[in-house]
Amino acid sequence: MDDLANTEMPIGVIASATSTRVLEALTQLREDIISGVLLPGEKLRVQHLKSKYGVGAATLREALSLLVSESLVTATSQRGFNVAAISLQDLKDISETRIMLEVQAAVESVKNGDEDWEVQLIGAYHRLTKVEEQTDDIASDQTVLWEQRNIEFHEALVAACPSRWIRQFRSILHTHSERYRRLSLQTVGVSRNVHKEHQQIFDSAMARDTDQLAKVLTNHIEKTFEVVFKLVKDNPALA
Amino acid sequence: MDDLANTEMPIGVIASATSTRVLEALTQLREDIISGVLLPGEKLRVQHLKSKYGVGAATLREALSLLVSESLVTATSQRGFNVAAISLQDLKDISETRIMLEVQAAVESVKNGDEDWEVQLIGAYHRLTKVEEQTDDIASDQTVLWEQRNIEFHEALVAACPSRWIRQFRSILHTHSERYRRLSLQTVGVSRNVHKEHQQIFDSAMARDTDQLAKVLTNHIEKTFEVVFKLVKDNPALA
DNA sequence: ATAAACAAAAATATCGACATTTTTAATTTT
DNA sequence: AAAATTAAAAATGTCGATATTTTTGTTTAT
Repeated sequence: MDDLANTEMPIGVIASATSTRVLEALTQLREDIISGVLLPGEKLRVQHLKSKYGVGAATLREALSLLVSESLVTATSQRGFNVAAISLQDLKDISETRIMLEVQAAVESVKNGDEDWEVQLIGAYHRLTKVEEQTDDIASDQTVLWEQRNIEFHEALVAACPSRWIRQFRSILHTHSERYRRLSLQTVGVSRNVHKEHQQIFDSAMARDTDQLAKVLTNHIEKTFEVVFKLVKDNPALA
Repeated sequence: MDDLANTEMPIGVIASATSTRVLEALTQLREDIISGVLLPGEKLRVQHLKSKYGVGAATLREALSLLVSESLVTATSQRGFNVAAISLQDLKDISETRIMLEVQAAVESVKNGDEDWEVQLIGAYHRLTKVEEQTDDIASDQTVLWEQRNIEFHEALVAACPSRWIRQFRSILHTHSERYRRLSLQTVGVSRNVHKEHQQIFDSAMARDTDQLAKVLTNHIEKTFEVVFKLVKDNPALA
């Protein structure tokens, strides 16, 4: 009973080798919600969507029900499903709560991370850097790659955090943060130099400097918040 | 845009006036999981349970899928559903994370709570006190009432916390905490004097003494942890 | 003009039946 | 005896059809 790290038992839906219709619909729906194809607050009509995603009603309902776990969908008894709504308050809430959880997760991860964690983090950072150094094509399909690798980097950073619950909650908030970012950038293609921030995070994590890590990570999330907040606020389409 | 409190839009499943079969099954399943009728880690066979809960397969699957939101059930593609497993690490993790979230939520709630919040809290405390003062019947059905009112008290305490996400995560962890407590007490009927702790929490909240509140609330959660941890550890049925 | 009552339309919720996959058990092979 | 193979059983995953409820639009009354 020495080590009480809570690493096993992932929460939520777990994929398997062969895909199921539920999982296919779930994955598509998630992407469509995060990308804004399905708009915030929008009613998710089962009858309509089942033909769009090519599944039966029960299957679609199950996929939607599973998305409630990630708070991307709300289910209201007898009134069906809706895409999770957005608001400026919610964005602020997400950012602040993210700082609390993500800083905690990163610090604990640094404190507990072993050599394998270091290697994984270096790999993730390297892959992210490769994309971020190509500032050429802004609206190219590099964006999709960047999004993937950005998630993987942040995931690798907190991977050694012994608290499964903090990791889980952090992950949900990160996804929502991403949604806001992607919704806000649908028209404009803004790009502050995020790479410098990622570099600072990586450096202080590798140096095991938790105070510095907390500082730059907080700054990173706050900066993201400020940019996205302005964009959401000034975007009439996101009312 | 002065007040950015994130109070609207509850996450998860919302009930309505007339009940649905899904919601009925969901409620029963939740209670059966928390009470230990359905054991931790147990496989939830749809074919078997659908007759037990008197619903169709699709309905039961939907109920189970919705319980994934609360992390009471896990869904594994092509391998069905399981009751969330338990472990000593998990219990420790829950308690520690609960302290972080519950203290934060309570402190923010105290800082933001208005008169109506005070009134609600006083009411919840009063109702809880009435049950806690009757130390006579231990194994009576007062237990069910206490459990309800204990939840309501803690809920009332954090009700004015402006962060919807912290409230949501806190609530999930509280439910899991309750499950461990109830599982551990299935044989023995232990009862430390919890009322004193609740009184301290209530008093410091009403006095708006956030430092004291953080202290006694932390103590409350830690004490609960210690008691339950020992019981779970020494209970062979919970291996 | 506003509100209430009602009918038609749409959408949700639900079930039973069936195809596919996984698990279990028995059999054969090394 | 242990491992691999295969067959039977069980369970998951899926769809289409239908009952129930909510929503929408129209008519009627205040």
